[in-house]
Amino acid sequence: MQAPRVRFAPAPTGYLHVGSARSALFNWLFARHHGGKFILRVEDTDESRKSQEFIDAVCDPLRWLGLDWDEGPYFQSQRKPDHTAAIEQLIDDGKAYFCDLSLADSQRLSAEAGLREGYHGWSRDRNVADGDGVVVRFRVPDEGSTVVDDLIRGRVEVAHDTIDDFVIRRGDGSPVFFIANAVDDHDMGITHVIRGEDLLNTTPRVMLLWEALGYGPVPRYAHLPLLVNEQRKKLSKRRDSVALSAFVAEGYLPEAMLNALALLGWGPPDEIEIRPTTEIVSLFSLEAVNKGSAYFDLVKLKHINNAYIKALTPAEFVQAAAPWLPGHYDLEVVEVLAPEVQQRISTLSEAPGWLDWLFVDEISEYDEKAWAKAMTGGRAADRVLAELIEVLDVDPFNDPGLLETTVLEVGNRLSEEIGARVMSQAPLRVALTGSGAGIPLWEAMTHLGKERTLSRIAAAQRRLGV
RNA sequence: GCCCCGUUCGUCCAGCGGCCUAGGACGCCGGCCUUUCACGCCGGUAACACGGGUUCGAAUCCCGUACGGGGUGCCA
Repeated sequence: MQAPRVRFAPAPTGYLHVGSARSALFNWLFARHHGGKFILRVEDTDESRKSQEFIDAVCDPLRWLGLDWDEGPYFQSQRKPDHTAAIEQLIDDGKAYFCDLSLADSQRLSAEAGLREGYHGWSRDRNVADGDGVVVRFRVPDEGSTVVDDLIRGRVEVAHDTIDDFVIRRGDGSPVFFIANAVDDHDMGITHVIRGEDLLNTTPRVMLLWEALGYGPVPRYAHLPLLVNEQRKKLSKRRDSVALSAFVAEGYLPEAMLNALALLGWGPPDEIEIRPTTEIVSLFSLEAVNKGSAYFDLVKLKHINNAYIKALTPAEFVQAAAPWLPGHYDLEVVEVLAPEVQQRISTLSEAPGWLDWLFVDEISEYDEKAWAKAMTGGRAADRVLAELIEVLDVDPFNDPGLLETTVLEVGNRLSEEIGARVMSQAPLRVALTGSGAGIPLWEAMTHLGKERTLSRIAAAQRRLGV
């Protein structure tokens, strides 16, 4: 294949949607796989939003994902003269015409003519003069059909009599995206148009314009299955939390996000799902993309993110998690304990939840269920605490193995004395962390220090009412 | 209404006429490991929407039905 040129052409809506990100990704994968070019083009045809803020809202998430573009961003709004010229060419060639009818006019005419609802070329021969509020419509051929030879869907044929003469220039003179699309794709030498299935219906219109403008062979088209929500509806901003920035903020790793997104609508032939981006690039193929829509499952995303987090070295983890760690945390301690945290979190934002007890002066809140189980309802918890406060008064307080055996011995000794199993770790954990679950204590205790360890046991004794 | 697209375990993916008594992953359930929670390991659960046809043979091809989705005259 000749080096392809593909483009990602988002509307500047002020954020990047996961569905859009997936489209961008598939374009990028295709370009990288074939050694082609990936072009970014912002489709701001209505000229209302092209502030830096809107541009960043699209570019930043793409950069974060690692989807580097080779050209652009181009702005459709800046190409308006070319679009206008194309519209004029079509008018001159008799392939487009002016129309000044309102929707109500059109509906009335359809009703009077006994035709289905829709615009039936009413102004084709009315010789309407151009003017304020007058639109330009494309004259769709009455006969025949247009065939989209889709790389994913195969042959899709749409009869021309189901396509009404559509508007290509608004009443205010601005070009509509169909025409901008055709002109830009042509001028930019786009060879493959890869986008969501929601645009499949508009493709014949763009193809018709392409042909009318004498552009020659159309690009290859590939319409990706839609990403849907639990209700199987197209993901929407209002209903679903879909901004990529939200995933960034929660602490998903870009490689994990990319990996997860690549698995929606596509799967590697060898069934190995979690793998480096370079492998995804080399295995990717548009022909292997499926047709059915996909639900973006957060649970699986978390699993994938956890896998990537676990694969980080401690130093890498600290660096990645730093934005979510309060400033008073000792990052050297975090790095030592990193592996224990990494295996327990699925997003980086969860990291403080496992570490916070290490960096506060005292426990202000205890998990009541854990307290009830280990303390109030724990066997001989009062005696365990009393013994621990004695035996843990050791120097130096820096040997995890020694701390472990020391603590467990307390439980074992009391077990023998009482004749029933006494757990010493459970009360200690609750006393130190306020929780019944957490990372292993021994190493962490050496960083908590003897002083805080003993004072927390004492605090627990007071709370127990001993 | 009309046009277009789709339909394999709850979810994502594999399967592109015989290798399928349908495979992998997530989830879920059970077990092992473990004096916490996890990780890890082992096992289990669960699907070809339905009906015709083509064929020696269909999850794979064709037709229809059902269901779902997308589009539908100045959003992109």
